[in-house]
Order: sequence, then structure tokens, then C-alpha cells
Amino acid sequence: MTISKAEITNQAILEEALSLFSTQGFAATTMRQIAAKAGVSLGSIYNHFSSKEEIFLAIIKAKHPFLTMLPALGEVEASDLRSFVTAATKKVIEIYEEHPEYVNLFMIEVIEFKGVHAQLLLQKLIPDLEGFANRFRSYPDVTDEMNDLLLVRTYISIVFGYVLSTMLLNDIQVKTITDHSMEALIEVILHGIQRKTE
Amino acid sequence: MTISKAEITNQAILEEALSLFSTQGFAATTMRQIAAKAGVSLGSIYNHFSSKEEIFLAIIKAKHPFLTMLPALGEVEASDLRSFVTAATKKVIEIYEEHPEYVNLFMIEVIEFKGVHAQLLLQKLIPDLEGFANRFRSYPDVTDEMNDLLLVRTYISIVFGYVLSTMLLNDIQVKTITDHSMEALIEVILHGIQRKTE
DNA sequence: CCTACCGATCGGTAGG
DNA sequence: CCTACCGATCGGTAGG
Repeated sequence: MTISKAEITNQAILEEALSLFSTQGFAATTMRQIAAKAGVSLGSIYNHFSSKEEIFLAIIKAKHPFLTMLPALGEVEASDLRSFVTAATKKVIEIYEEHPEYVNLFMIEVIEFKGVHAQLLLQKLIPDLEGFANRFRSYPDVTDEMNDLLLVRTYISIVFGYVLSTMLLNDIQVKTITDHSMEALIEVILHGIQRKTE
Repeated sequence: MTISKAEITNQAILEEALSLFSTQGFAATTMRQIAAKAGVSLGSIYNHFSSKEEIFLAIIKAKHPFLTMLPALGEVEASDLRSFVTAATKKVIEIYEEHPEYVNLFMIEVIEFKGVHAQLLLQKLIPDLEGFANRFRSYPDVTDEMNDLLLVRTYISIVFGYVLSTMLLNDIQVKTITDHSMEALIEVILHGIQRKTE
């Protein structure tokens, strides 16, 4: 169970590469930057990975948002729909607040690799999406107007849009746009923006 | 009012650069690619723009999603909240279905330029956001649980998340995830995912 | 694992 | 004298 020196170097390369890719993009990140930050020479990297793209792929396979989000959602426990949506949404937002670089990684893959890995991952994860849908279905008051995948797709895309906008707004300070925004989002997911007129 | 040859070339450079940037990213796009697609020599580009970045900036200033979306939203007319949300959402989705490159441009700017231009634009557009909020407020049955900017921010981030997920799902064919998805989104925005239990 | 170096290509500019 | 543009090449850097 000892960790070899090669393995340590391997992890250092992946970690620093993720940091650089997520802040600069794939093409703008150089192998020399990765080498410098990982504390190895340029040539040495190629003893661990055959190319820059292979480093990116290794990171995608370990850290893509689809992968890091779904298991977390699987763990959420709640006794009613409101608690479930609240807990699940908080969980997802928590993950991306802790790891905004995963969101950037996702966007970079969509642009610079045409989203091929995101699409492959999504194909593989459809069973997990069904599992998440079943969680929704276990609450009797969830809407019956959408099929399972559509419900999950709509939920995830709403939360993801929120996460992205938060990352953007975090830097400009317009407090009124970000204050209580998660609570507002959860209310909209549960009840929409139209008041009951009864 | 004649259009000079310089102006035609200028527009050709901007158009082709947008196409290349949006599909490859900024760093991965070369001045030679832009020159070739625009039908001018590499050297000629520099009679129009002093650098690759200046081309990108000119495109951002003309085509950023924030700029192309808000005026369109301003035009929407509707007699009740449901019609307004339906029309506004359709309008936004229409724009991005016609111009997915604007969405890519936005993501590229966020990654490769740290979102500085998006943030500057957002600051400038806050009055327009207020205007859009007032459109919501003109309907008596809109929720009163959010302030103006928060309401608009929540609405826009939801629609944007949907647009992004559609771009991703368009390529893989899991029909059940995309069928009637816009109708589903509008229902969720209006009423949420919780059924009325009356 | 490093130093030195390759074929090629990068963004940008020279003179005419 | 101006504009728009060319062929050739600059100093540096890319992935390997």
C-alpha cells in the first residue's frame, strides 16, 4: 500500500493541469506550465502521459461534473419533496462552490472538444439519471406532466444555469442579485414564479 | 452611404473570426485561419485590427449574449403572465437556436478572459434588467417573494441553463430528454415541479 | 527523470 | 499621395 514516487508525480501533474486548464482553457495551457507547476521537467511529463490531450482526458474521466454530481445526488435522503429538492440543490451547489474548476472543465470540453466526452458520459449515465428520477417519483406530489428523463434534465439544467450565473456574479458586486438567490431558486423549482391566486 | 471595400473586409474578418472562435476557442484559432476564411492575406488583417485580441473584443462588443438577448426581451408583448413567460422564453431560445455561436462566445470569454467583459456588460445592463423586471411586475400574479434583480437573474439563469443543455443534447439522440422540453421548462418556471394538492 | 533540441507553426511586421 | 494588400520573414514558442 505504499504510494510510489511515480504515482505522486502523476497526481501532481493531473492536479496542476486541472488548475491550469480550468483557468486558461486547453489550447492556451502549455506543457511547460504544467511541468513547472508540477515540479518536473517538460520531458518528464511524457513518461507519465503521451500527450497534452491524454492529460486532459484523464482529468475529464475523473472530474467531469456529470460524474461528480450524480453520486452526490444519489446520497440525498429526505422525507418529502421540498426537503428532497432543498437537500439535492444545496448538495449540487455546494460541490461546485467547492470546485468551480469542474464547471470550467466542462465548458472547456464543450468548446474545445465539441462536447464529445460530455455526450459519451451522458449516454453512460442514463441509468443513473433514471435512478435520480425514481427519487423524485417517490414523492406523490411531484408533477406527473413530464417523463422521468425530462424531469431530471429540466431539474439539472436549471441548477446548472444557476451555478454558472453565480460564478459570473460572484465577482461583480451587485448584492441584490445574489442575496437569498438559492432560496429563490428552490422556491421557483418547487412552485414557479406564478402566485396561487386562491 | 456607399459601403467601402475596407468596411466589407472588416465585416468578413469579424464574421469568420466569430465562427472560428466559437467552434475552437480563442487560443486555438490562428490568424491564418481567420485570414483564409475571410479571403484576405494574413498581413492584410493587421490593416483592420491590430491584434487577435482586438478582433475578439470587437466581436464581444457586438454579439455578446447579454446584448443580443435583452433588447429581444424588451419587445415581447403579452396580456398575462403565462403568455409573457411563454413568449419571452421562446424568443430567447429562438435567438440561441439561430445563433448558438453567441453562447459559445460567452463561454469562451468566461474561460479565456476570466469573464471580465461579461461582468462589465452586466454592470452596464443593470438598468435594462430593471426594465425587464418591470415587465414581470406588470402582471399581478407574479411572485412577490423576490426583488426585481433576483427575479430576473433567476429567470435568465434558468433559461440559459436550458439553452446550454439543449445544445449538448441535440447531438446525442435520447429523444425522450428533448421532446416537449421547452413546454416543460415553461411549466416549471410558472408552477414548479410540485403539484397542487387540492 | 533532465538537458538539449527537432520540425512546425505561432502572432505579428518588414519593405515595396 | 492614399488604400488595401502582397511575399517573405521577424523573434519566440508550440508539442513532442
